Amino acid sequence: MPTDEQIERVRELVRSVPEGAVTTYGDLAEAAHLPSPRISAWIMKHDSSDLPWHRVVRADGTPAPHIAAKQLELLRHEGVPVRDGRVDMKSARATLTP
DNA sequence: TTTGTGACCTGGA
DNA sequence: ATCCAGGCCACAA
Repeated sequence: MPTDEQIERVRELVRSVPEGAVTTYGDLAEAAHLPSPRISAWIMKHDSSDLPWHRVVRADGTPAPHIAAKQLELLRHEGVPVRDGRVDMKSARATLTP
């Protein structure tokens, strides 16, 4: 289990992603000093209901399949460049500032 | 204890 | 562009 600090750190980072931008599980893991992107995913799954969870996508810009539909709609709604079911990471990827 | 399964990522073919 | 293998780590059975 990730430590409470790690969890809070990731939650803070997600909160810091501005509207119209996105981040990735890998970026979160790096910024929060987690040992693996899977931990970011674990945290998002269990403790993200009160966060802008839709701003977290995979490294290739595709959202996790089970939430893809809703997520893409939310992202489009806030002006994120979505083309053919994937986010244009080159322009939408947020810079995570510790 | 071991094994399989995931909101994952990278590098090589 | 796509596919696969290997690494990763927490958890449930």
